[in-house]
Amino acid sequence: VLRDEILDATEALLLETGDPEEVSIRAVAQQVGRTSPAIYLHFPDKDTLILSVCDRMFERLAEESAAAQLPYDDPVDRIRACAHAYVRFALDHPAAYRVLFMEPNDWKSEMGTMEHLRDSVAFRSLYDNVVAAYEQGVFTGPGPDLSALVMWVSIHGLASLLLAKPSFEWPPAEAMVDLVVDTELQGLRARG
Amino acid sequence: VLRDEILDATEALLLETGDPEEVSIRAVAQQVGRTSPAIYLHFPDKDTLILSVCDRMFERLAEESAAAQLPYDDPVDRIRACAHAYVRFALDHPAAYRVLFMEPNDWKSEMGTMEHLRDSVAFRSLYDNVVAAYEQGVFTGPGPDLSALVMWVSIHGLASLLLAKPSFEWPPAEAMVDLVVDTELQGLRARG
DNA sequence: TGTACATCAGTGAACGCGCGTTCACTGATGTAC
DNA sequence: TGTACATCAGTGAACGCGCGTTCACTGATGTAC
Repeated sequence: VLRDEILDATEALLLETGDPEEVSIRAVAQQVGRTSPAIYLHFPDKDTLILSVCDRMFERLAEESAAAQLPYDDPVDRIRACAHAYVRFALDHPAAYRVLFMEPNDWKSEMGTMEHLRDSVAFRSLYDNVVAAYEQGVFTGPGPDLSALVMWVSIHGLASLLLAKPSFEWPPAEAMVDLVVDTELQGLRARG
Repeated sequence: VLRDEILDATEALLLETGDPEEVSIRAVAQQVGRTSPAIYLHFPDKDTLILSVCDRMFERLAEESAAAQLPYDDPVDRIRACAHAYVRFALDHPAAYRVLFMEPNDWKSEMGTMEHLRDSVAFRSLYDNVVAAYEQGVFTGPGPDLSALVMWVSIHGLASLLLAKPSFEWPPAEAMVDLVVDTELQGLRARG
């Protein structure tokens, strides 16, 4: 029960600071109203604590992404919904996104190969839709693997730049998502 | 003269660690064979030192990008060359790239609006080529501003994911650049 | 019901560490007369 | 040529700080007889 409070507190602090280095065990302890050694009753060290928080966040991203595309049937619509959910997640949980995708960590380390990436829940939903689009003959291009990868790359590019350059006068985020996704879709769509 | 040595040393350490927080004044001093207070004879504080290094790196990126497109005339070729140079820079100077584009800093703070972004040398070369492509009628789409922005977003997405997930079994970087750029170009190219 | 003991979450003080920065200083070099 | 002084890059020691982590401990709770 305290374990969950610690996770919540760490997540909150991570959201505030945006950097695991700036989240101290002492601060976490204070947030849950205990002393710092009490944390070690529940987590062996700081790294494990941060990693556990990241795991939770990763699952939440997957859930939100899945929920977003639920209303749609058309794979292209679902891809679009996916992209919006993804960027919204990044903007809502900037620190989380940074830790998960902008720092050189290999936790979520099962992410070594394309097969592993496909198995990661957050990517899977995008991937499945790209496959579906290919099966319906909507896409022509380098195949589902590479196409999904390229889409992810683009959407990540947007999400990460929005976070890294917050003082740039961006067009509305949703418009940017549409722009990026549309360009990407246009590039993959079958001609004629 | 020592000033430059300090900048070089800081840049080297930044390249090793990839994180300004992990580059200590003491380490810089050791690298140039002085004691740590000696650094303060040349820079008022650590932030200024790091910022100065970033400025130098930014200029170098601009130079490399300009040099890369020199051999080409066709704007599309130049865009491609630009993209390759950009990603190569990121891979060659991962720490530099991270500091410049993956951390929420607003140094290079003149980057508030689209006009300012256009003035930043590194982006300008990409932008000019996109404008040229529009003028030649090669592109149809949301206009030079947004198109250049979207291209940058995509290429940055690739560069930053390559850095953030180095243990993923990526296709060769150059192939990925071509893939991303081609998809993007395809999405912008005029039909018919 | 009462006593003895085990369990266990949590405490408080301390550890060693590396950090950015400050401060009084040294010692070589250059200049004025 | 010799002396007095200013300049100034660099030193060495110390400052206060926050960190992750360890350690011996306390005190409440539960169990066995």
